[in-house]
Amino acid sequence: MNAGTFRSWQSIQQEVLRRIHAREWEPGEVIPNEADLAREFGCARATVNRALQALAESGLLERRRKAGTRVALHPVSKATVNVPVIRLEIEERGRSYGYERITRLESAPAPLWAAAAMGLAAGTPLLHVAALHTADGAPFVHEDRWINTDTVPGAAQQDFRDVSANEWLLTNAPYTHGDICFAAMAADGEPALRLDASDGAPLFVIERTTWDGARAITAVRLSYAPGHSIRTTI
Amino acid sequence: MNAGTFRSWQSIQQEVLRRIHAREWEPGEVIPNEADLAREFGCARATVNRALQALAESGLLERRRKAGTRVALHPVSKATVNVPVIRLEIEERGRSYGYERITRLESAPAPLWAAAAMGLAAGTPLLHVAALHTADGAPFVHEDRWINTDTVPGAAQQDFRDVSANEWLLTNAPYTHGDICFAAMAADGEPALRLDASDGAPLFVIERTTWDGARAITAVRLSYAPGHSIRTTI
DNA sequence: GGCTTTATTATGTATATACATAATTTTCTG
DNA sequence: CAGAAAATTATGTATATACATAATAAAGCC
Repeated sequence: MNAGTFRSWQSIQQEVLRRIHAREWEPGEVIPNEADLAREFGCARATVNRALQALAESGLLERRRKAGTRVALHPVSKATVNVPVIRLEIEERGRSYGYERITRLESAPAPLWAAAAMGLAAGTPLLHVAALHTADGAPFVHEDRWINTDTVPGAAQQDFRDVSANEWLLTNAPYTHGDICFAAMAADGEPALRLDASDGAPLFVIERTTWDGARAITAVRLSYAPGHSIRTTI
Repeated sequence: MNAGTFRSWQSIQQEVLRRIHAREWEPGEVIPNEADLAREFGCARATVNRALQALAESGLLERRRKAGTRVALHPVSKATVNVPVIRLEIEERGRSYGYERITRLESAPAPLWAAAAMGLAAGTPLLHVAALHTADGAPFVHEDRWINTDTVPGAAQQDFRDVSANEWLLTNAPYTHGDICFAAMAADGEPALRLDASDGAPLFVIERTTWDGARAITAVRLSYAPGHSIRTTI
């Protein structure tokens, strides 16, 4: 591999990837330092740095000052799952989106899972909204949402009849961070009914809590219709 | 916000994040260009560039040459799920890891799901390994693996009695990319038995296929014990 | 007006240089 | 020889400059 072949940090990233895959650099092994690689590739150190940083971020390399850069021993593959607004999730599949609010309760005692997720005492009164999102008329996902009106006072004025809480909150209650949990649960009660799922059928469930600093905004359990799965690449 | 407060691209990233969360820059809105921001923050354009690029990669900003940088209209939250070696996944939880190979078949007809995932005809003969990983002696995950020995000839010599296929492949068959799928499935047959799950119990399942270029290496279905979930932050 | 060509502009990236920072290795000291 | 201090080293980052690239806006032309 002669110098001069590489004219962007991406091409250097490619070459480093190739060497890792081809086992020219084995897992756990320290690779040459940036200055040496820069010389070999015929580019500036900053360019090598950019390439190696990107690979470190993706978990393939481990870097420490002075100690150098080594190929990760157990390359933790990071699967990036996109969690879009439900409407877009459906529309992107080329299906027509439908929304139906089921119930809205000004003040209902939070169930254990929601209270725990939001760091509140079980039974704390919260705004509760249940809704169904459909794709081409068929049930797609059941939304079981609990909103902390102390954090988002504006939500109390919304009836969520036309705009889903999912979408309204994203636009009106920006969050600083959130927790997300993927699980499998048995269909039961209201969600089972709305999703046309027989009792006990395995459902793919996403539980998400969003925060504005230290204050919980909302906790939601999204129960997807039977057969739903999420795909991505690593 | 005076100039000079920012002395690293991360601190600029923080400030940009703050403005997005505080709605000083609204979703869909074009933000000032790099040169202006650099002037405002009292730093070089390259520094602003690094900050904005990182935010674009995380999906919060959308950038196009000449058109400028805008706050993403529907900030697709990207949840990054770490998919480590199972042994490490267990050990990181402070539990003791155990492994037991159940069966190994030199040449078995690939089931539909595995064949489809690997782009092969259903029934193509593949090396099949079934195994159970345990945490503190309790069943943790059932591994149902299909290996293409055309792509990984070395696998034919392995009995996978002491080292799991999960771990052996990661060390001996580097992959260029992979597909991953998270789903909920009803417990059934062998996995149900090994996981002490009653028939029909909802199980969290990960299906993964890895590739070396255009050649499929392996397809695996990991059925986790009842109650398992994966968590991350957004 | 509608089409093509030409600026213009914002981002993308490379480079040389300089200094900061963290970790290791060596040297010094009691 | 143990422990502290100093030197070394690799990565982390900032900066000014330069040019590349893509997308848009403007100008020119029929």
